[in-house]
Formats: sequence, C-alpha cells, structure tokens
Amino acid sequence: MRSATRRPKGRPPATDHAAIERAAFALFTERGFEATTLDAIAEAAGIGRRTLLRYYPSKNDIPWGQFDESLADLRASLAAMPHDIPVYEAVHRAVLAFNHVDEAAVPQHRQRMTLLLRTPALQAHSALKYRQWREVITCYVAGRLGLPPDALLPRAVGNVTLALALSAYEEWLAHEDRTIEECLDEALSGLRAYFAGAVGRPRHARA
Amino acid sequence: MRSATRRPKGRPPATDHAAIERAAFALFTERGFEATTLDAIAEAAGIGRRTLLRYYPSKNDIPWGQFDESLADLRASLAAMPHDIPVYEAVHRAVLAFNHVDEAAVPQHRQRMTLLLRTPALQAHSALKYRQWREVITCYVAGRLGLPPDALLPRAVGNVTLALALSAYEEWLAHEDRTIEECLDEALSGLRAYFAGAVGRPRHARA
DNA sequence: CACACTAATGGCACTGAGGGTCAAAAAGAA
DNA sequence: TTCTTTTTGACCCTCAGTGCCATTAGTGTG
Repeated sequence: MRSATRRPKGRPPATDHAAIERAAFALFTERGFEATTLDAIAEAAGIGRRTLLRYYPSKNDIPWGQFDESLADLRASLAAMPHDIPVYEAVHRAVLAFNHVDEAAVPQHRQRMTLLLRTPALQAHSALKYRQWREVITCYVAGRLGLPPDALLPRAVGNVTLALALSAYEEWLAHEDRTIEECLDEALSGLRAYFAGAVGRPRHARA
Repeated sequence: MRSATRRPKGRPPATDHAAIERAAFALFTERGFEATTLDAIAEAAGIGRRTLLRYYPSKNDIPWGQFDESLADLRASLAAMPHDIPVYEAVHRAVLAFNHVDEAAVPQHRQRMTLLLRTPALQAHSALKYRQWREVITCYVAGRLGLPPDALLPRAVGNVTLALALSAYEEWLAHEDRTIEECLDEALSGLRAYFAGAVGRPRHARA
C-alpha cells in the first residue's frame, strides 16, 4: 500500500494537508471561521497545535490550501500563450484556464471561495495571496510589452485583472446556476464597454 | 481658550487622534510597524493601552486615521458630478478629487501611504478599508446604470477603480517627482488602451 | 461647598494567534 | 542494536484584542 515514492528517512508525517483541511473545513462550516480555534483544528486532525502551525504558517492560510504551488500553472499557461494575440486576450484566456474546476469539484470550490470571500479575517489575509497571483500577471504583461515589471501599466493590468477575477467570483458565488467562465467573460466585456464610454448615459432607461 | 464647542459633560478626553497618530508614526518610522507594540504607542502618547484601543479598534487602524469619515466626501463628490458625462469619466474625476492633497501635506501623505502599501500586515488589513471605498464607487455606478449595487458590472467597476488607484499610488511612491493626479491619469489611459487591444503586439519594438 | 451626574480613563484578567526551543518518537540504515 | 534523520508535540513566551469595573475629572444643582 505504501510502495509509491518510498519513504525517505526519518519519522513519517502524522498527517497531511488534505486531512487537515478536511478537519478544518468541517469545523469552519459548523462553528464559523473565527470561532474555530487552532486547538480545535489540531485536535480534530489528531495532531498537536504546534504541528498544525508547521503545516500552515497561520490559521488564515488553511483555507488557501496549496494555492502557492498552483501559481506555477498560471505562469506556465501564460508562457504557452501564442504571441500573436493581444495581451489582454492572452491574460484573459490564462485566467479562464487557471480558474477552471472539474464539475465534481465545484461544490468544494464554492465552499472554499465562500469562506475566503465572505470572512473578514480572510478577506484581509487574502490580499497577501493575491499579491503573488498579480505578480505572475504583471511579469507576463511586462515581458510582452517590453517594460520592466515595476512599470505602471503592467502593474495596473495585474491589479485590474485580479479585480475582474474577484468580481466574477462574487457574482459566481451569488448565483448558483452560473459558471466562473461565464462570469469572467461578462466582467471583461462589461468593463471593456465601460472604458470605451459605451455605457453610462442612460438618459433613456428610467426617469 | 476652550470656548469653541464647549465641553458637553463628563471627564474630558486625555488625548485625540492627531496626538496618538503623531506618537505612533514616530515609533513606526523608528522601529517599524510590526516591532512597535501597543504598549509602546500608548506610553508614547501618555495614555493607557486600554484607552488606545478605544480610539482605534486595532493597531492596524492607526495608520488609516480618519479614513472612514472621509468616505462621505467621496460620496458627495460623486453625487455632484454632472450626469451628461460618461460614468467612467465621472468616477475618474471623483477619484482625482478624493486623492488630492495640499502641497504642504504631501510628505506626511507619502509617509502614511508608504506604511500602508509596504507593510504586509497593513496590506492585508487595508482590504477591509478598501471594501468601503469600493462600495461608494459601486453604488454610484449602479445608480447611474440603473442596476442593483450587487450586479456584476457596478461591482467590477468598483473593484477595478480601486485597482487603478492602488497602481497609481504604487507608481507615485516609487517616483518622488510625480503627482498622484499624473499617475492616476496615466493608469487610466494606459488601461483604456490595453482593453482596446491597442497595446500588446510589439512585434516592432525590440527583437 | 457638597452632592449628584456623566463620560473618559486605565488597571486587571482572560483568550487566542504565533514563534522559539528542545527532548522524545518513529522510521531507515549500518 | 545502534546511529541517523525527520517529525512531532510539550512548554513557555510575547502580543493583540476584549470584557469588566473601579477611578477620575469634569459639569450642573441645591
């Protein structure tokens, strides 16, 4: 049963991230995030509190799971984009691909994102996670435009792309029947119209 | 000397927000934000720690000062915008006005924004402040478009406008010689070009 | 002047997050 | 068995934030 990737040397881990997250999410949904203490999570996962804090640098990082590792996918996806499409198109496609989840995993993803987007402590902490995500976008855009990554435009595109993605996620959470892809598309096209000035002289509708 | 707005009743306050912020910023710049404890700030301000936490709900709120109150200005500024200009133009003008600071106050503003934008704990906490700021934009846009405030487009505009403002601030902080107005203008126009697809086939520049 | 009344203060105790240190536990290797 | 390696978890500490409550410093009244 334990043939694959044979154990290297010392004492084997008592648990893994998946098990901890299962225990943690059960408690979060039961009592809420803030009301769940690290002690409670550790006990539910059958480990010590100190060990729990070795698996995750902070309580706030638990709902994010292995997010940091997944950023490599986003980077790779961007790198694989053809060079003959507009930058915004490449970015949009990569964001769509990055946020695709299998049908079966949708309920878990909804639960996770609900927690992340509706819990104040996590809304705050997430800013630190988003920063890394934005950097991936920013670096790609800077590369495509031949600008340094700390130039205004690439950074603005990184910030704005994140803003769009979060808007789409909020919409997705509020409407059970929608897909993330739909929401992302709508957010992008709506914003393009907004910036083109094609939206916002509604002298006709209402009053 | 104490004629204006005579004291109402009970024990007079031992300090005020301005005095606390002065003491706090001195310590923040001296030792850094994280390394400054609430006890140290309270002592420097000549008050008890418990009292300090009545003036500010948390340590993270100190650098933000009276931000919440200033949101009323943003709201008013938007409400006063003419209805015959595109929504994005109205929003842009209001954001410019909101972020205008007097020449004399620029150094303090730089110091405050540096702290807010470059301190991880504050980057995180600021997300909660930004939320209220975004809501003001979102509600205005929703009103102009005849949509509910929780519709996708108004929310996206709120998120994106914040993203632009933050990008401009980062640029402003990195370049002593620039004004916030310039940076905001450049961010907005750059993004309009980006979304128009007018940017990003730089087959001519370099290689 | 003494006595209420009122609002701000600040001390005390408590919880919970997070980190540093280190001895014990549990595996493989010699 | 013994050595080596890695994880574990106990113990102790600091600091943010909260509830509670007696104290203090003013104002207003008899």
